[in-house]
Amino acid sequence: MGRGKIEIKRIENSTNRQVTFSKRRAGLVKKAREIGVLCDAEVGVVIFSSGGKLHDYCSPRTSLSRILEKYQTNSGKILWDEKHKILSAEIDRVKKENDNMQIQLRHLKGEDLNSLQPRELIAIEEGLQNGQTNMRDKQMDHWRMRKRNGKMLEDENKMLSFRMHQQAVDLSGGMRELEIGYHQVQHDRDFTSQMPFTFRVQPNHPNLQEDE
Amino acid sequence: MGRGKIEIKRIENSTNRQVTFSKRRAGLVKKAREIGVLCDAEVGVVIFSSGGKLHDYCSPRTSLSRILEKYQTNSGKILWDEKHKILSAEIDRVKKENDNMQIQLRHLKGEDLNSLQPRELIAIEEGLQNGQTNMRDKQMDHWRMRKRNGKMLEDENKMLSFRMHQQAVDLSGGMRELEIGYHQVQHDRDFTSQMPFTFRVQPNHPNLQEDE
DNA sequence: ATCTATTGATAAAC
DNA sequence: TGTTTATCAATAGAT
Repeated sequence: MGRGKIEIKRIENSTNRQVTFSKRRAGLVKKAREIGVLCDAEVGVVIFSSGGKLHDYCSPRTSLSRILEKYQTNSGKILWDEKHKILSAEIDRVKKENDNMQIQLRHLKGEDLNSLQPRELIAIEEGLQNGQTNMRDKQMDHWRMRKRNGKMLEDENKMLSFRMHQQAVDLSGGMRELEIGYHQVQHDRDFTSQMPFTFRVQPNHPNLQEDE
Repeated sequence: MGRGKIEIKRIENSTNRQVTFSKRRAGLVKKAREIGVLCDAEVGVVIFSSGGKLHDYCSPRTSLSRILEKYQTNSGKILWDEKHKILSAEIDRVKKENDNMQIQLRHLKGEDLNSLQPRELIAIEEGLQNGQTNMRDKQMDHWRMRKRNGKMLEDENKMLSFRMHQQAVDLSGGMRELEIGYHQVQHDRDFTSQMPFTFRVQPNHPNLQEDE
């Protein structure tokens, strides 16, 4: 059907092939839709062009997966068994990988060493040594950072104490003047007793946690 | 196309519907085959008649399951039944386990430590320390065993040497008697020269490997 | 994309 | 079902 008869074999001219693909794909889908309507059938069509592009059609009121499920029920489930095998193989592969890693981990933890040759032991030990070196470097980093932070806190603390002290001294001076009228002078009162209670350090308080 | 134009709607007459189904199904499959050949495409078609009977077509050199696998990869749509979901979930689970172990391994090797807290670093370091301890114990075992084996070899060697010596002395005696006729006596011949060549130790031979 | 001459598909009848 | 045939539909090649 067309201006000339054509042989049913691969169209070598790429442009023609592409054009024919589009036209015939539309035709195929139209036919699929028609048979679905006319004959009350369910139809699913999947087409991959030579370029790998996907096209599909499926009757309304259903879905490819439903059709395929029906297919498996009806046809003897060839699709799924194959898919099944592929998935199972994948699982096996990953599990094997898993096992290998588990063995490596156990070796690094110093377990199950009996089956190893001295040469292998040495390799593992080198790995451990290496890891430990890196680990210590990293911990040293942390430690230094912590120390720096600690130093900063200490400085701030000193500064605050100093201010408190001054404030206390000032207050103390004012108090003394006030107390003159009572002929009472507290010589032994330390300046911390002048701080607002909230700011006082309470050593060994049962609920005080060691800093975290 | 036919003796009269028809409307695209369900054919009520059951016989007609059946007949049309057969004809159009054949036509659809033919079209599918043609587009596959002409355009180098992969095609899969699944048809259920209104009676529930299954028909399908798929391009040669492939299979419906392969096409559907490709479909699933390409479209992201999931066509699986329950069993496959389970298998897929299993794959995911194992892969996740895999990833975790990989991370652990990397940590033990001292890689990717930046994301870890000091507390975690300490735990890992303890692990490394532990592993190393076990490792050293094991190596010590090997070393001791090796030493013991060495000792045994040494003992055996001594024993053999002794026997050789005796044999050599015996031979030497015989030789001496033989050599009397020549008035030649080899006073400096050591007993090893009496061993079969194969049994002699060849120190520092270039091709001798340190034992494995 | 659109056109159209031509082939291909198929509805109805047997 | 399979065959026939008159008709309509699909499409190859050109634009």
